[in-house]
Amino acid sequence: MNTTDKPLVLVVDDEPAQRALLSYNLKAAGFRVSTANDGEEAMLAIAEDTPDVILLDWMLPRLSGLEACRQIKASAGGRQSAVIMVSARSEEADRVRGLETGADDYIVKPYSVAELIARVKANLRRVRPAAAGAVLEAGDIRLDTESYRVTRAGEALHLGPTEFRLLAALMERQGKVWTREALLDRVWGRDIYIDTRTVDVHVGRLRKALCTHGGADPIRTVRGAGYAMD
Amino acid sequence: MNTTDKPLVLVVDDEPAQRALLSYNLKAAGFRVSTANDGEEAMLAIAEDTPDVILLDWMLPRLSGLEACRQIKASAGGRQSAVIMVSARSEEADRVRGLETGADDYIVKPYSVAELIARVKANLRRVRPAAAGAVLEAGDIRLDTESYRVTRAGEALHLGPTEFRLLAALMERQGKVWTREALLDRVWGRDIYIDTRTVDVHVGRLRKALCTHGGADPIRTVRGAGYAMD
DNA sequence: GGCGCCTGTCACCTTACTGTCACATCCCGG
DNA sequence: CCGGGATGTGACAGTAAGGTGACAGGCGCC
Repeated sequence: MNTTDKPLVLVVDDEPAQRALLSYNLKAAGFRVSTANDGEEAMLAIAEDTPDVILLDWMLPRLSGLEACRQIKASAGGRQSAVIMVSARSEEADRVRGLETGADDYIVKPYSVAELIARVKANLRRVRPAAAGAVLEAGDIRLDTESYRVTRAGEALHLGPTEFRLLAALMERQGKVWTREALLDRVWGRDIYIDTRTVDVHVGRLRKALCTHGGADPIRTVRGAGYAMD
Repeated sequence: MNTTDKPLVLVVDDEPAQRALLSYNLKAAGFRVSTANDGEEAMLAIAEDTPDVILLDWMLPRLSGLEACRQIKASAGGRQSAVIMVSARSEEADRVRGLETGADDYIVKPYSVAELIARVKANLRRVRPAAAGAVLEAGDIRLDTESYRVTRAGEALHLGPTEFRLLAALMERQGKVWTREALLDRVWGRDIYIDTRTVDVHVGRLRKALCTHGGADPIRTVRGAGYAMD
């Protein structure tokens, strides 16, 4: 899963015009976009940087959309992405086959751009709750992923980028314990190799920041396991 | 799938030096390691004790890495392992072919040891999530493996890591009598050398913790056999 | 170039946890 | 009622895990 702030959408379509159109609209909606011509290129793109959402055209050369979907869902990275099949066929049978293959959603041409964006966001929320521009809340702490603002009991807090993403991760799954390794993956990124103790340091900094205006420490340390937010 | 605490990594490489190097580093990182010379030995090793992660060299005698990967993924045990292809070839095409064959990840020589370990851990997390069932219940005791929380009659209890795992083991199979040896295996790990009396001590501590807010002792001592939870 | 902010690492400290021992207690066969 | 093996448990020292201040490098911004 990519860990930058903007969600990444992969567009898989063999028509350049269609790719350009989708790219333009998705970028305008604040997403990063990568493109692929066919199923094989798609697998490459996924290995390169795992997208959050994949828009997959039904009709593809070489590797059909259906088969591409199966492979994506069978791969390590692709399993973490939401796959939306895009098709001109409106038949129910195809829809069923698409979903059976592991597609998460289905959208039929012709569609409005608004509908497309809405679908992407909906799936994004499911796959990566914090990235969809949601406001996360936990107790008296509010974190707005769109405006990058964090408040506690109404008081604004200043966090660095890393602390921000760390807090977002913790709040995304309240109560759940994150191991240091999982946090490194989620906050720092999959291909970054960093000492796990660094997580401790950042948790410490985050704690200090969260308590600047008083209030109890909201982060729970689980000895031998990791950290959790309550 | 093996069930001890230490994950098992199978290294498949025809160069003894390479095997030794990988083994050393993986063991240093806390993994158990088995090795295989080629694809056929790999299949044997998998039948012996299913590894959690398989490091598969691209170039192998007799059975190419690609073909070996296909066979592994087609076998009963191998399907449960994450396969990481290790290759000197950096060509994109190979990467695709590797992933198409069912490899879960791909790493290209030369790679740093840190990267290798990180990859192994990342795949391990995916293959073997901490625990299957999130919440265990027995009587008025609740144990949540995701949030690492234990409550009795609603009251939160504080347990150390070992006590937590011990309780989880007992609750996982209510009524079953665990021998001290089995508990040592399950809670402490397979090849850990510890006095069996230590189990008694921890059971005692666990009992005390479970009864802090009153309530009957839920752990039954079976004289001459071990312990069980009712 | 100077400055300040953010980051990752390290070293040191504190604390909780752990494994073992010694001794008390219990259970059961004889 | 007794002896011996099995279990309960308080004490204790060693250790591993986590908290934290310090520091140097990187980076963007004046």
